[in-house]
Amino acid sequence: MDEKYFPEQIESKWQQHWNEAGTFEAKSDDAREKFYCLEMLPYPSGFLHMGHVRNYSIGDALSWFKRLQGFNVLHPIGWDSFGQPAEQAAIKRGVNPRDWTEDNIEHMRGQLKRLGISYDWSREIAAHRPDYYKWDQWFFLKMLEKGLAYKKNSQVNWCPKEETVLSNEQSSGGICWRCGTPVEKRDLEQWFLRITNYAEQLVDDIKQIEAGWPDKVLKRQSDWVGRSEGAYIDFAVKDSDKKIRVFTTRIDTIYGATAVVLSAEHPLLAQLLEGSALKQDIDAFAQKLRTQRAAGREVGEEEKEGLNTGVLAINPFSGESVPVWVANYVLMEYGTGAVMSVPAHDERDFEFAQKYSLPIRQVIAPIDHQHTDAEPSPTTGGDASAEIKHSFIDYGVLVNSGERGGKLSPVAIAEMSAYAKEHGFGEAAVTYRIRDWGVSRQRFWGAPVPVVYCDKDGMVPVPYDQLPVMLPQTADFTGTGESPLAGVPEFVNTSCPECRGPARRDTDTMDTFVDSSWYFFRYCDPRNEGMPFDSSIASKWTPVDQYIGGDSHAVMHLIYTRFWTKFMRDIGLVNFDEPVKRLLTQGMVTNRVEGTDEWKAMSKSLGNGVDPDEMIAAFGADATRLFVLFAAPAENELRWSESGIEGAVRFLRRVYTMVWKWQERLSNPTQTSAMEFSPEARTLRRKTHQTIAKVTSDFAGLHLNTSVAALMELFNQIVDFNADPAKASEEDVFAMREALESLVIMLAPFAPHVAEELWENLGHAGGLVSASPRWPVADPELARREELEIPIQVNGKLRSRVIVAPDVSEEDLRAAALADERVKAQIDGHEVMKVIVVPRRLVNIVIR
RNA sequence: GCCGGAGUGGCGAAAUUGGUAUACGCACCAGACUCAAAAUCUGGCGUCCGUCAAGGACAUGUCGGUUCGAGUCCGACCUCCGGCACCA
Repeated sequence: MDEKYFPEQIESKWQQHWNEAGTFEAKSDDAREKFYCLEMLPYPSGFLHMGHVRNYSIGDALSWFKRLQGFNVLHPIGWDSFGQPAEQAAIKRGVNPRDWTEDNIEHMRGQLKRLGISYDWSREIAAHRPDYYKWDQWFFLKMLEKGLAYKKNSQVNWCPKEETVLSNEQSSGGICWRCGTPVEKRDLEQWFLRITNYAEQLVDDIKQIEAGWPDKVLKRQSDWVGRSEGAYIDFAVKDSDKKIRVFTTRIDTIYGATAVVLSAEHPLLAQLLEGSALKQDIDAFAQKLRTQRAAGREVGEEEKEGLNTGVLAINPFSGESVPVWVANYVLMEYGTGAVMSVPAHDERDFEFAQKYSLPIRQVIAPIDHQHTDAEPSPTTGGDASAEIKHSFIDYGVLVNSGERGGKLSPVAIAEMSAYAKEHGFGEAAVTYRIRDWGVSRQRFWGAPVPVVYCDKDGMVPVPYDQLPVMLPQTADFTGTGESPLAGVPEFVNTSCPECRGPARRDTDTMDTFVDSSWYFFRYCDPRNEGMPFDSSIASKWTPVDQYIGGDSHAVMHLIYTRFWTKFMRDIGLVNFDEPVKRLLTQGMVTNRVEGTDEWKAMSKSLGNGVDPDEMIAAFGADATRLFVLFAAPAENELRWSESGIEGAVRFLRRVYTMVWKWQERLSNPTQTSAMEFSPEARTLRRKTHQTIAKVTSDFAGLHLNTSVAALMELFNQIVDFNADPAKASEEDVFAMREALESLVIMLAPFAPHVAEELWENLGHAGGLVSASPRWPVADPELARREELEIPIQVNGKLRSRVIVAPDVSEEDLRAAALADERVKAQIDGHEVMKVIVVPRRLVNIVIR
């Protein structure tokens, strides 16, 4: 090859080699230990962006590392190819979503290959192809069979821009996850999956993965599930046989309840108001609240508003009658849609009570009296309420609570829940914030819901042997809220599997997050025609050892796939609870927005995007990847820098030239029996082994940036070695070969093409990937053996240094320090109080 | 508002987990090569005092504490960034 580093030549040569040799194809019958490295599969938008490059570079580095260590690595890729952008393209530009998607995949596959990511392309999958979505439908039917899929009419999140329903996860924060449009509420009949059945496991099993997942993701998962312990309590409606069930976590405050408050959507409301003079007012009020919510008004920012219904409810503990109100701050979706209002001990109730002059009665006293002074707490009785500024929400001692006075909150909670159960007006209960997953989408580009509706037999699941329910070639892409499939008569009109009579298909498609909930199991057995995957094959690869992707999916995809895995476990497809052992959430790639000092995520609209193809053309795939991995820790934001990438090329070029200079001498090794290394050669060998140790351990925590820094340090040492290949001794050649070969192997995860080339230049045929381990192993003796320069401090101030052997004992080190002339001068005339010896670190002498 | 995370050179960042703070890279400065520039190579690069030097003082958001010793541990505060946001 060339004396100079020409990335494009080297890269195309090795990409072709890998392709032809099938270097990265994984075999499941391999006896070696497996390693499943997975990156979140891309949506085929048409173009790779730097976020993809970063994601795949991280995964590829780890895959190479494991491969070179002798693992049987599965590193697959596929396409999350159902979803909105394809349909938007169809609406706006009249292209067929299928053609658009296939073209994009074609182009992006080329980009990924030019990046040289070591994928097993033989396992490539795409969600929009019938051989894949057939299994989405299969899973749907399984869920239907197990009672986990159901249809109901409810208020759902609606994205007015994309004209479709969104799940709660996809509309977190009140905006559409894809386009950022504020969501509205709509009443629709929808398919739901009972993720709530798994709520408890989704929280409990966090302990199985907490060692391998970032804390912030686990926290968000746990917050999203929102487990909360409390009790249901029934308040009987006065002069009626009706009961209002409330949920509370603070049953110990129930003697302070001064109202019961219902959500505007509460089903009991209409019945309670039957014949009431206030019915019209209340109806209008409830209607107003519903309208506000439908408009996507931010809950929580509004002032509390309510109306007294005139109905009274009876506190089952105190027997007291309290008014029933309707208010905007009570959510139908959580708990029972009704609360007991305890203004003295709940901030929201307090705010509400102040506005409507409801009595505020203290029933919990702080235990700590100093705390009482610092924080004004509610005083007893209604008359003092004007002075109360805050509710007291902590646990404390019960007061004004009948015979329960004097008990501590936690004790009272347990006793009172038991009491309620005993007397049949309540029980301890756990509620969850998470809602069932709405999966119907009023869109074309997704997997059709495999059910039909027959006038005679009602809703009938499509039999398994009739799957897949094929998506038609095309439809009328109007972009309105109507499902496009409804306008395709050949699709809609079918026959009932039960009675053969005429029937209509469900015209909604499934959420694309269904596709991505189980895709990495399909990679294990991607061409299976009888099952989503063969359990015995999948069990050889799964669970995923390392998953890498953005934290934008911390709630959505990651909670769905955990749910899906638990379901697959329950139907016997997998035999574990958690699909992913370790998760890395990479940071964003940002660039300066032109004309400002702001660094923002690269985007077309801001004009600060960087095209990976241009970078590859200008600097090579290796340098692009090396820079991306070196510039910042993987979890951090990565600020794009063109001069940074130039630095990466510079480094690769220097390594390339160095190998070129030495390759002739190094590729013809001669053996010498007894080596006598020069001090310079010893220094180089020490650095080589220290670097091996450092890089190997850095990989365990995916500290790729410091690995690269270590490789640069090793290279700098090689430069400092400054030997002439023509005149070098056998020892020097040995040290140099050891250093350069180690460097080249360790460079492979970061810059695989040039590493392969240099490995070849060093006289090795057949490429770096082999069935046996190739990653260098550090000699612990060599990595450690060095003379140590130990600082000597007197009273914490650096006074001298002493050079000692690496295995010097603590006593000898102490003696050497005290014998040092400059130290002697310092301690002369003072009493030595203490000598602190930190082996291999320092000596500190404390004098008076 | 609540819950997390983070503050280290001009910049991205290191620091073996309490032991020589600023590794590695970028930018910058100087020198070599060149008619010149680029590229490349060599050296320098926290701040201040010191003629170069030797050396010294101060530096990890602020203020205190523990310790022979603190970027790291503890307390209070400030700032920034994320997440959730009436969840009863």
